[in-house]
Amino acid sequence: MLPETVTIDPKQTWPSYLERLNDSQRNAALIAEGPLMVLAGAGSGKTKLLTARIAHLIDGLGISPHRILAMTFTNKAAKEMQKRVHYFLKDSNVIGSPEIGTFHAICANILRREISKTPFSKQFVINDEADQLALIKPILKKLNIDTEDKAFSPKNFQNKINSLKCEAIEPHQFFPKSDDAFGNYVKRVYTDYQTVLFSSNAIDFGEILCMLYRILRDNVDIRTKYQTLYQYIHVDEYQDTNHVQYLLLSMLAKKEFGGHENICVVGDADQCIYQWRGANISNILNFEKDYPSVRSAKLEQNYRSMGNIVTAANEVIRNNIERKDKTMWTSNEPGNLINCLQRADERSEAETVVSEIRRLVASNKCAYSDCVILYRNHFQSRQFEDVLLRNKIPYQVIGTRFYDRKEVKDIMSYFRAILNKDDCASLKRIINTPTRGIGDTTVETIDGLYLQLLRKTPTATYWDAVKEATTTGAVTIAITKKLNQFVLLLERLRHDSLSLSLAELFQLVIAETKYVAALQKEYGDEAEERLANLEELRLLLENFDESQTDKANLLSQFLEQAALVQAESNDVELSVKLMTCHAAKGLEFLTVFLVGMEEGLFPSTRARNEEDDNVEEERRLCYVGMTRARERLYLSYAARRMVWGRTENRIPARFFGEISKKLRVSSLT
DNA sequence: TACATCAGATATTAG
DNA sequence: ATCTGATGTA
Repeated sequence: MLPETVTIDPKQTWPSYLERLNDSQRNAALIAEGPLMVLAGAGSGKTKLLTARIAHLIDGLGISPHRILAMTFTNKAAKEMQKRVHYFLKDSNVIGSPEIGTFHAICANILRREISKTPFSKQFVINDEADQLALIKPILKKLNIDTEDKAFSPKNFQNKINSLKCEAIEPHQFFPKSDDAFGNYVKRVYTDYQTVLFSSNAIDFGEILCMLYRILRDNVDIRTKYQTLYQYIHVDEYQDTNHVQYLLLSMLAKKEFGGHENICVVGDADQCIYQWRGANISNILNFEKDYPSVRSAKLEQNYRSMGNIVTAANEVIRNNIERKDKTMWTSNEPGNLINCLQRADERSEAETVVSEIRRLVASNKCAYSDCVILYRNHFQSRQFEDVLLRNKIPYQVIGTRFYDRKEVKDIMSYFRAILNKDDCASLKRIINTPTRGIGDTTVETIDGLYLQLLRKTPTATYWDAVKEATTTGAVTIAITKKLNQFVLLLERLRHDSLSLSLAELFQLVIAETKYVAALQKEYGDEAEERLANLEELRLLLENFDESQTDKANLLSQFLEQAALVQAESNDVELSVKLMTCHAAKGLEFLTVFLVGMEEGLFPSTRARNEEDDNVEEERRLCYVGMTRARERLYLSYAARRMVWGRTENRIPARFFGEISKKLRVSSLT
């Protein structure tokens, strides 16, 4: 018998999810316990590290997936992470998957589970910005606030309320100076708004986070429950967390609140692009103070991009004053120069980009799906869509809010009002859609009645007010009749909804409201496209009916995901992608076109009149855009552009000049 | 009082 | 593209 020999393998072998990491990535991924902060430059393998860490926790350490939580900012990032974790675990026989999602999706989920601690019933719905405005406007009216005055516009109140929610400040915690007229109005409007919101059995995006924070703060038992459930917490893009998100994470993780401190955050201060919604850079800067036992890792090597791209991005970001000096580096080849394009107008810009895509694909440099067109604002997609369509190139616009289309919103509002009879914003939207003889005056009467009822009983609802209007003689007999018809219609729909699939309910709503006829009457020959949108919605509903295993609360589930998740078509694999720079964060592409790079557009000058210096955030956004590229980066602008109906001369973005000449080329003229 | 229609103003970025 | 405001009509 041969003696047992020990051979030392010079290269230790790792499971697949760890083997493709470099040493510092792997070392970080192997730290399972305790607070961990990873400061990672663009393209340094941040997401790879996170997903590897999660795979290691599950497959390597045998931790139940349900114990693992990962928060992201965008749906796109959440999807990407889910995909990668799945890929790593596909061969293991682990049951279940870790909880990976956006802050809002995860928090809304928990709120549903803890419904008894909320002021809501389980039919509660999520209000978007438009709904929010619909609630705020009548309040301003009631308080006799002169909304003609630009300083007191409904939008201003909305913005202020939302930024208070980012800070987790409730109305009673807000103390404006006595000479601050706007602030004092805000306090009153915010107070009333919350009453209206809660009476509507509805929640807005900011409140999803605030309410959960308060519940965790005030209920030790619930806090303990989630601290125990989520043993391992991960936060992607930590530099973009705002204060209420910070508080939420503290509740779940921090020792002083009973947490386990198994929290892993990754981020890059240079990629902070959400200050406009309250992102607080000090969260990442203070992480070490918050968690003294923290271990940290720095990843500065960029694996993603060719050398010239890395150098150019460094040159740009270096111009930010408020910044810790650091330099990302790469050992990759220099590769192509940065291609800078000037075109006569936006049409020609789009044509150049598209023909370059064709050329690259024709010469096998890359596939359509390797190309992405990044812009500052959604509305810039139109021009490119036009040209792509004419060239029969498959493309997909990410983040076009399908659910924002008027006709889709109308039907969704019916759905919401069917599920949640107290949904003020939806009722207001559909009460005269399609027109049924209930005009603005009547709606204003009901608004007044509603706010009056609310003052007496904070649980009174808009639905109550609608019915009240018909019984108190607040409106004429003719209108009463119409209101009653509306009430009966909704009651019938609600009754029938209980026994119908979503697709059937859709058909019923369309039929009962004669919606198609109304569309055709309103838009004539141009109704086609809108009808197509409705058909797409019907298909989505049909798919949802079939795919959902949990057949209970289908309607509620559908509305929730419609509010929190983008609708995405499935032919994503072969197409050119179009998206905003914000949406591109965390993603990478072989070829990137950064378009519309003009002063005023990108960098945007939208709110650059006072204190905060937006240029630095715009520059970070530019940095994010540039560092998405692996091999080819194009920056383009139009010398003239139609802006609000008039043609304007445009100045190239300052970012061009920040890239040294030797890195730039204009191969296309 | 409500509706149709037209003209004109308005618009970041995410969930 | 969508939301206002003004206007004339039923």
